[in-house]
Amino acid sequence: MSIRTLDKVVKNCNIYRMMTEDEKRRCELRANMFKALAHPLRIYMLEKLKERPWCVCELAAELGVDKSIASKYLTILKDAGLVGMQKRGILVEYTLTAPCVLNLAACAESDVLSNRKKALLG
Amino acid sequence: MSIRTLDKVVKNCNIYRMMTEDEKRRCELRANMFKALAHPLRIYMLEKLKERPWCVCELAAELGVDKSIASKYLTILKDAGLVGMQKRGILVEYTLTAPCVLNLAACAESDVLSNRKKALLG
DNA sequence: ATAACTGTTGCAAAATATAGAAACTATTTT
DNA sequence: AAAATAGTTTCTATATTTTGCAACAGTTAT
Repeated sequence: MSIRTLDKVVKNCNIYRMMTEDEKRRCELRANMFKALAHPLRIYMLEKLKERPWCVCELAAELGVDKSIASKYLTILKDAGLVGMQKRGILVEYTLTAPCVLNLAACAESDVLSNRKKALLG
Repeated sequence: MSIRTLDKVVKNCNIYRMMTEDEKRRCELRANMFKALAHPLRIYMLEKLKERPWCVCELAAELGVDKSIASKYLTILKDAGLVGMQKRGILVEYTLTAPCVLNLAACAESDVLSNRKKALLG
C-alpha cells in the first residue's frame, strides 16, 4: 500500500486492533499512580516520607498548608498504593510503602531533563 | 515536649522549615513529568512507541481517537521530554526518548499493586 | 491547478482537580 | 465533664484538563 493512504486504510479496514480489556485496565492503573504523583507537594511529601514516618500535622507544617489539604494529599497517595497509614495514639503515622516511585522520579532529572533541554534548544 | 502540642509548636515556632527554591523547582519538574504520564492512552502510546516509531495517524487509529487528540497527546509527551519527533516526508514520526519511564511504570504492578490490594482488604 | 492526505491549532463545552473554610469524629488532657 | 488536639469529610468556588469539531497549513499525487 502507498504511504499516503494510511487514513483511508485506517477508516475502512481493521488492521489496527482495539485495546484489550486487560491492556485498558493496566494502563488505567498506571495512569492512576501517575495522577497521584502529578503534584509538586505530593512529590515533596513522598521525599519526606522516605526519611522517616510523619504524622499529618507535621507534614502540613512542613509543606505550609492546612492540615485538611495535607490529609487529602495523603489519602490520594494511599489510594494509589504509594503510602500506608497506622494510628499511633492520637496521631496518624504515614509511611512510604513504594520506595521505587522515588527512584523513578530521578528519571526526571536524567533522560527527561536532557530531552527537554534539547527540545528547547533545537 | 508533649505530643499533643504539635499544632501549637508548629504555629508559634519555626522548627518546620520552608521549601527551598531548588526543592520547589525539582518537585515541580517531577510533577510535570508525572502529569504527562497521568492518562491511560498516553501510557498506551508510550508502550507502542517502545516497540518502534509510529506516526500520528497510526497511533490515532490504534487508540481509536481522532488524530487531533493523538497529536495533542504527543505534544504533551514531547513537552515533557518523553518522546521526540522527526518529519519523514508527509508523515511525522514520533520516537520514545526516555525509556526509563516505562521501567518505572512497571513499579505500578509490583509494589504499588500489592499495596492497593492490602488497602482494599484491610 | 486541483484534490487527497497528514498533522497542528483554535475554540467552546464538559469533566476533573484543587484550595480554603467549616463542620465533624475521635482521642487525650485537665 | 469540658477543653484541646489530630485528623477526616463536606461544601463551594476556582482553575486546569479533556474532548470533539472545525479550520488551517504543508506535502504529495493526479
